[in-house]
Amino acid sequence: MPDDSVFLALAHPVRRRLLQLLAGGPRTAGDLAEQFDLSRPAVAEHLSVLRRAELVRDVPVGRQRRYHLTAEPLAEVEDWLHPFEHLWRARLRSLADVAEEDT
Amino acid sequence: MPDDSVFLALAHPVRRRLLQLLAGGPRTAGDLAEQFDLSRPAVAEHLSVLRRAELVRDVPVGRQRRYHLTAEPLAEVEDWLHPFEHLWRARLRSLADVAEEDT
DNA sequence: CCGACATGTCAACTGGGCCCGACACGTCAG
DNA sequence: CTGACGTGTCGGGCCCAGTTGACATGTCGG
Repeated sequence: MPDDSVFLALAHPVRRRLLQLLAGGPRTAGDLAEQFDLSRPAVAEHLSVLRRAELVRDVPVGRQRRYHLTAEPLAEVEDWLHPFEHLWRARLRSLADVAEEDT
Repeated sequence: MPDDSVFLALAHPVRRRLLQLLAGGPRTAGDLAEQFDLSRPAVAEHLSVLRRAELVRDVPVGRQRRYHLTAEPLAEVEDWLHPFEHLWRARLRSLADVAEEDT
């Protein structure tokens, strides 16, 4: 039973969007908050969840705070996902093969 | 904004475990419920979440109900994950390179 | 046809996630 | 030093997921 916090972090669309934004490079908290029509505290809380999952790292820069993406924990998701991969790939193939079959 | 329900389904350890169990082959509801120390309704609700995400399919067999895994929606998670993959792989490599750097 | 079984579903309670407004802390400009 | 700005955190309210025990539905055995 791995971390659970990573899967939990990915469960909310805002947090997934945050990760996508940070994939393009570091951003400040205010900059991130402006991307959503949410209050600053709300975004701060989402960032806190991401920080707990160690998916982001924050570095104080003057009176701003710069958030960096740390994608390593996502490897855990991929590891979990991997055993299933051949299942849906096999099924997608067989769907083409047995196109005459019913569901 | 893809389905959201898939990520939500994966957010709970019981549901992830259910998927792993079903990866080994179809199982009945009661059989699945016995794997956890949870009430039947609890497991049924988890199964309902999985069904909503179209990750499982249930087929009545006599007075039992057989659950099958349908892994296709997991492809959505992999698709979302893929753009990040090179990030953590690159970082794991560079961690070895800059081992003398601090965090 | 009747009782036992497998399962789904309902009502009610609880917990926690999500959101906001307000406040506190530290930093920069002058 | 003082005031403005960027951020984090706190307190409170709202709502939904999760849990449980009890009940309803449908199926098999005799």
